Amino acid sequence: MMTIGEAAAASGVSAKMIRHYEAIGLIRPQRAANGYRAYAEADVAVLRFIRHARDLGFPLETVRRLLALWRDRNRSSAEVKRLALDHVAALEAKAASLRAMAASLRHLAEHCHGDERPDCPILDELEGLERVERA
Amino acid sequence: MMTIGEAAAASGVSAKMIRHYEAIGLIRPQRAANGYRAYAEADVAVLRFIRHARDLGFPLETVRRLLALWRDRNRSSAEVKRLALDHVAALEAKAASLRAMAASLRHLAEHCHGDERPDCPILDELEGLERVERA
DNA sequence: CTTGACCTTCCCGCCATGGGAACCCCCATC
DNA sequence: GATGGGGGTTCCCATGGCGGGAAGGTCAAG
Repeated sequence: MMTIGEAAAASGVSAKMIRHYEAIGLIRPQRAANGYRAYAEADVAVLRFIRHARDLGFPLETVRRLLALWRDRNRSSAEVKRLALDHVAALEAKAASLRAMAASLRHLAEHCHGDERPDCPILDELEGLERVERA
Repeated sequence: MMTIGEAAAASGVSAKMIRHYEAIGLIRPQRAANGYRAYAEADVAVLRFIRHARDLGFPLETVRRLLALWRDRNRSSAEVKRLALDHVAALEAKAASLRAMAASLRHLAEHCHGDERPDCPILDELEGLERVERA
């Protein structure tokens, strides 16, 4: 049994977040006589699981479902796969959206002199003049 | 002079957000005798500017600087361009991070049967078994 | 004069995380 | 046995960018 600090060091999850995960019901450590949270190896494994899932960008609500599936020996891998692929789609949609922003902004910036003069197609676009160079 | 609802309709920014932008000092509408906010065309132009900048993913603090540059007739386009290109870099970094997550998760999912059986490399990875198929 | 559509301010929620205050606990050292 | 420091505990606040909603004021049309 370890303290929260030890569990944090062992799992790579900050003590702050470990308490948070407990508050939202992802983990339920025991309590020592002095009131300190007491973590077993299995708890640390859960924390590592959570961290890995977070590293892949899963929202905590999905992490909760993944944890449930992980613990369920009768799970179907199809269900896990569905959660994963849904998340892949969400990630790719978000990435595509960001790349689209980057591309149009980069395009605008390419047409900006970038010198001491005030003329700037970027500001023109933001103002809503619907871009000069499109004409 | 228009009310906040009219300004919202004209600018495409919700009344809620218009008040928020005012609270953080991006816009300063006048007040009518009855206490209602009163927006001129110039205010609506500011709101549209904000919306366009937000559509390109600029954080509000950067929008604030862009607005200042927009209003400054002696601005240098170089400064605008720098803000823009910094933001492009941030967007691309974020997009790359998301795509990396999507790619590794997709890879894991490809090796998941996705049937009624419980075996699942996705869960194995999350557990931290460091992926079987890498061997 | 009521109704309803608008306006006002203020508070709370999301998501995931960090910072910090105020207090308790335990161990080592003097 | 006192003290100090490095834990732990709870609780509140902040981030960013928005939404929901309550409680109340205002105005125009019926």
